[in-house]
Amino acid sequence: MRADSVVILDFETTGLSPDQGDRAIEIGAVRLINGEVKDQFQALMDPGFRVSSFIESYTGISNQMLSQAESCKQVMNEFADYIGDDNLIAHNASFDSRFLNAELMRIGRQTVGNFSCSLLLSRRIFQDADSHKLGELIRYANIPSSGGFHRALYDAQMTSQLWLALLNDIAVRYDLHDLSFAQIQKICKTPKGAIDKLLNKWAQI
DNA sequence: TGCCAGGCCCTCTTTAGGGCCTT
Repeated sequence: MRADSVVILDFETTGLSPDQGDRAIEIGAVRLINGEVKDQFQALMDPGFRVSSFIESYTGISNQMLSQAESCKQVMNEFADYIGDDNLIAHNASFDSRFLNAELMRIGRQTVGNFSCSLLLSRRIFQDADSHKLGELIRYANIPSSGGFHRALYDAQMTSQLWLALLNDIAVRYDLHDLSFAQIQKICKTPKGAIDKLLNKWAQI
């Protein structure tokens, strides 16, 4: 595993729960190596049934578009190859990890890397943000955006820029650079009120 | 026919409830 290589991913899906029969309909991802976007992955996938009008409207992904897409099995096999053994990041990772695991389980594959969450990290680092929705955080961090949210690749690209902004904020405020993935996961599990103490302690080491 | 999740986090908490976030 390349310690400095992470894949930031985002799923569009037919609903909120794979346990209730919901499936992935699009995957988007970018790979960061040493803090720079090096490559990307995007694919629509046909879940095998019609998606609701709500999902068509919410994502802009129509049933007609999905009818011409490859199957979930084909796409997820390609995506599993793309991920390799890299660590993974998503905004509200508990959601995307559930769909990733469910789709990979269907084809007898699984991930190797660890997952981290830009939502949890932003709640600790951008504590003053009015909202921790992805779009609101992009505005809060003054990240340039065309506003085209709710497509997988675009959301993954925005999440990668948010992730870099969070790491940059930690570097500037605490003079902490090159945090390990394990350290970032530790931050995500630390109560908000204890973040200053933790990061100042690390900065002194 | 009708209904539909789950993890995190705060607080008027911990023998619980409700808001936030994801599609």
